[in-house]
Amino acid sequence: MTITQLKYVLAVAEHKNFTLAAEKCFVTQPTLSMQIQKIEEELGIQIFDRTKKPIQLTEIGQKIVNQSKNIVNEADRIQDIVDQQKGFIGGEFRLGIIPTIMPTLLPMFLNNFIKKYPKVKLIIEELNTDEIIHRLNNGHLDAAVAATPLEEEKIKEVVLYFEPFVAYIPEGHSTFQKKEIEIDDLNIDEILLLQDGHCFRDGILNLCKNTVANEKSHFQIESGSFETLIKLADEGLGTTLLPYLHTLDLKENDKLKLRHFKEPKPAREVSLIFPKNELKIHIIDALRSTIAGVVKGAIVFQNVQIISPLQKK
Amino acid sequence: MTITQLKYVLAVAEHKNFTLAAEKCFVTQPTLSMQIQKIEEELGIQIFDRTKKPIQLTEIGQKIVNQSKNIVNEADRIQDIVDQQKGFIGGEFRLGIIPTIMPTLLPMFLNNFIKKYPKVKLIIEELNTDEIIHRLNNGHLDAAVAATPLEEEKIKEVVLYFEPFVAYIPEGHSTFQKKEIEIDDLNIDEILLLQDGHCFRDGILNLCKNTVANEKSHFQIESGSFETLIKLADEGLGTTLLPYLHTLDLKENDKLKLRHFKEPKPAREVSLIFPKNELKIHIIDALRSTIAGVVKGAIVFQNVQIISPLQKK
DNA sequence: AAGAAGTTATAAATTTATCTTATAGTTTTT
DNA sequence: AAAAACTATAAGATAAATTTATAACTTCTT
Repeated sequence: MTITQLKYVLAVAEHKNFTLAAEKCFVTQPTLSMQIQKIEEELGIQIFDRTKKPIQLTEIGQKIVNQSKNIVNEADRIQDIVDQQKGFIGGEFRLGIIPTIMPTLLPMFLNNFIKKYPKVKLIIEELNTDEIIHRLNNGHLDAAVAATPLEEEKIKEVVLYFEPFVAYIPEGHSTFQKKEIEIDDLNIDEILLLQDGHCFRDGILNLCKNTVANEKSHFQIESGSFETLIKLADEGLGTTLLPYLHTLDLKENDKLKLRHFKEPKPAREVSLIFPKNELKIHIIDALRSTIAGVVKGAIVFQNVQIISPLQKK
Repeated sequence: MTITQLKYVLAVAEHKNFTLAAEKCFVTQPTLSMQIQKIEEELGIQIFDRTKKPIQLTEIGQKIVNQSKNIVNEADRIQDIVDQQKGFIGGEFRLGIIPTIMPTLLPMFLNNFIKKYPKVKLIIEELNTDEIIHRLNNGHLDAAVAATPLEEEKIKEVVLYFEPFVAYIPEGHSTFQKKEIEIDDLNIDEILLLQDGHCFRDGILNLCKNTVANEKSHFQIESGSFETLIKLADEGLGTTLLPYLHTLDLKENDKLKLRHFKEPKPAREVSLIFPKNELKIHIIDALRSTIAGVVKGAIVFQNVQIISPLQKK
């Protein structure tokens, strides 16, 4: 059994097609046929069911594939260790970003970063916090941008910036007249929030719990994007809270409905998080400094009050 | 980079000697020299410092070795997966046993087991509970015998038996006259205990905390073996508690000093524990049934009160 | 139903990699 | 200074992986 054979197995399992998988592995199709036969013979089991079209994994084959992913993944880290030693900034780098940060932060730094570090192949995925933690722990992610603190045992956090929340108050709402508002001006029952699993929601829940005595009330409307929330608010269904960076992209008309909080402003802590083994620390450092550079111009607030996503655990 | 090369690296790292390592790998010495040169060249680093005698790992070499252990370990599990599928009962099996169970339980079942399952190569290690949990999680152990419940996320527990504690009361002690005793007859200050890290100690501490209001007192004498404790008790330094199976081996003279507890007897729960992935479930099942078989004859108590090691966490 | 297209398996030849034997070059021991 | 212990190198033998060419089978077209 060789690492090469395992990679062939993974390729066939992924593409369900020997010919295509062979291309992806940069070998010919007979090579795959023979090597996969060989490992099947060595283990004395069938990994693939070739009677089905397209080709299917057998039950035991699925287990072999799962374990092969672990092996190949661990093997790839040897190169990471060497790269770290050499201070090499390059290679694949998998970055996770939570949905409420992705659309605003990514366009701000991506161009800068790929120009400055052309050897790094960034693979960016939008993932929620739970999934990010899971993938950082099992090595399927090298780093992520998320709301902190998380206090995960094996994960290190480096704060990037603090992002204040801004209230979006539709015309006609009782608070619309105020220029600056306070947390107590909002009622938890009327705040429209993102769907469960998004840590931003947890942050807001925490914020509101401090202001509303009555905890038994339930939210009736939850959405997956801020655009929906804004439209719902405009329909008179309530107010909503937006992270500051998101408010920069609003239409001029909508910006009029924004109300900043008085200091200390409620804010979320946004960090770059990564495994404590610090395997790809050079790339992580490059990311951190790039993001810090572009955000410094955008975030100008001081005296903020941190809303922590910790309670979700 | 191949798994074979990594195994060669591990062998040289272990033996600090190419010639010896080659023997252990069943190849000639030039094979090792060449393959290790090859992987060093491929990675562009030196794994070994050959100027030192005996040969030493470089700093980066140590990291490569650590990661290689992970890779080889994960690779070995492929065979485990196949064995499980085939219901094959054989191969290496690493079993951990906590120190307070090892000397009494192991002799009872080991002979039976190796006769019944000659294809299994048992590798048994005496380890404390923390180390056992750690090794089960990282795959360096297939199963273990320990006091439970532990409530570890990735570990499954199957109870083997409940083992009552028996008090060892030296002559002249105020409680010596009683035929059967109660927990309240013992004072925490006079109980001699095993050194820290042994879960048995944690169990007793828990037991005693329930009986002695005064928690500030400290133990002055702690030992690593029951033999020492018994001798110390005989010297009039206090009483001690022994797990039931251990009392079966005492000298007749010492057995006279044993005092069983009234029901419900304080007892510890002893379980076979193993990773939830149940990779070597067939061997684990074989172990469980073998141990259950021999213990059934030795443990005859009912109505026991479980002393949990959970508090140590 | 026949032919075309797409797919996997097999055979033979080629290339590449691994391993062994033999031996040279070190360093350490005595 | 010689012997012993150890690692590296060279050359040849063995084994393995890969490719090209083609066969065998399946599915899709018309």
